[in-house]
Amino acid sequence: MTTSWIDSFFGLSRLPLDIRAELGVGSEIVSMPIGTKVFAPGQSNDTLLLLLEGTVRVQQRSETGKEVILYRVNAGESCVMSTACMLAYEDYSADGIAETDVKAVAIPRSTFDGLVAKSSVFREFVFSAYSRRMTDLFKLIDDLIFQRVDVRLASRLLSLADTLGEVRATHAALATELGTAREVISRTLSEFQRREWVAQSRGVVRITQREALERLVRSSGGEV
Amino acid sequence: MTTSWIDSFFGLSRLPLDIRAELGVGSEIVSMPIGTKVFAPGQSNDTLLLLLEGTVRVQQRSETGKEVILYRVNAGESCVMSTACMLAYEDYSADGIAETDVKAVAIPRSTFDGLVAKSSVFREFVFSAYSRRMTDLFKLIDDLIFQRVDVRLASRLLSLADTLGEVRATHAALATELGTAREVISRTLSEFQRREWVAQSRGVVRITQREALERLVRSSGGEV
DNA sequence: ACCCGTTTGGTGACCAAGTCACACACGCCT
DNA sequence: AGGCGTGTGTGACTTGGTCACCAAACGGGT
Repeated sequence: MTTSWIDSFFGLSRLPLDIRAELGVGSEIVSMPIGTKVFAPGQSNDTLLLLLEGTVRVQQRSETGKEVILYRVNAGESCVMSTACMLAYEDYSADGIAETDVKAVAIPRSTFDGLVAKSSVFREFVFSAYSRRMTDLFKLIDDLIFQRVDVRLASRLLSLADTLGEVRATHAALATELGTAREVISRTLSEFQRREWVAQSRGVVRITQREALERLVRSSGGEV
Repeated sequence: MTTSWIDSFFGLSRLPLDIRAELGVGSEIVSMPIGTKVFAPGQSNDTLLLLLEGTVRVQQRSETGKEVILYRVNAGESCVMSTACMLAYEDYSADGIAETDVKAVAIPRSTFDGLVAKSSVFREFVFSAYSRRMTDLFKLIDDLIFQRVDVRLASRLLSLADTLGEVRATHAALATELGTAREVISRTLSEFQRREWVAQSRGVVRITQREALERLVRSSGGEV
């Protein structure tokens, strides 16, 4: 079957056979190169995307040109923002960008609507994706208000690090990750470096004492 | 008909007759006194609420006991957070509290599910409510990161003021509104008072120069 | 009316974070 | 080598958040 991808999605594995068939026929697998705008304020996108490979970064740009990263959509997750895009509710400033090359299942509006109508499993999948994003946003708001930037930076470094403990990002990029200023990142990283928790070189932060960073994060009630 | 409330909801007025009937039969009008917990982290609420009268405040409490107001649900709107509650996705810390006496339509899960399956109008209503809340949260995040507190306070005062230009709220309550500290509100209001934009008395802020506050808000790219 | 506990608001000192205006360092290109 | 563009470091300053108080206003009791 062409619908073998369905089992990549936790909430969809329980779909009955007829629905699986409908989903397989009514959808399409698409590939997008890194940097593609998956959805954007103006552009009305008429498909729901289920990510098979890669990640999509959802960020918000403000009038002043500054931006924050709201959350990331990873393989196995769906990009429900684009369904909200379908409804084109008001103007929101969030846009989605392919952070890597991306392979995804595109479900056009008509198929989506039919599946929501017919399948309770699919409904649950969609609604739980929505609440997932909601809780992500709640978490972000909580962090923005209550967490210190050193803790947030430590946490983000840990989650961005590759298997070697390296994070390939400029200070400016990290500032955008956290919605803060580049200078703040520079100063905080200098302090981390002074304590020998990380080593820096142009465009790269290498974690040298993962333990210490984890301790910092945990000490302020965070996970990871 | 007992379903005359349906037309209070913008997105539902186009519902076909049979669906209206099903909605009327399968739902219930409930009243809750001020202060009622409409939904809360632990408590699994199995109904979707459509507000007929009053407002529900949705706020988030953090481990440290501090809290922020995420958004308000007003008459004519639906409280989709509680549908997310239905799915009990992970633990989120947001809870909803009746800010006034509230009259609402309670739609139990089974009715909700049936309507989503049968009616595309109802589906659109639900999804657009979700994206409405999403955009509210986006706006909040934007404000938290990019707006000064004096601007945010001015804006909030304007939207909380009654017809006489009075805001009945303590400094601590206003701090919670904006996710900042009481002292910051006190200082900012003192400054507003010094400029004779507002007058203060215990538990009340009276706007004396609405114009000036509006100018401040607009000068920083805000509306209202 | 008076007392007393609670709520609300005010203040100063201090720390954390964001802003502004630079200067400097590293690659890379011709 | 000289000249970009991009990435990083720094000091001075403003804004916002925290802490530790105090004082004034209020709300019952008796």
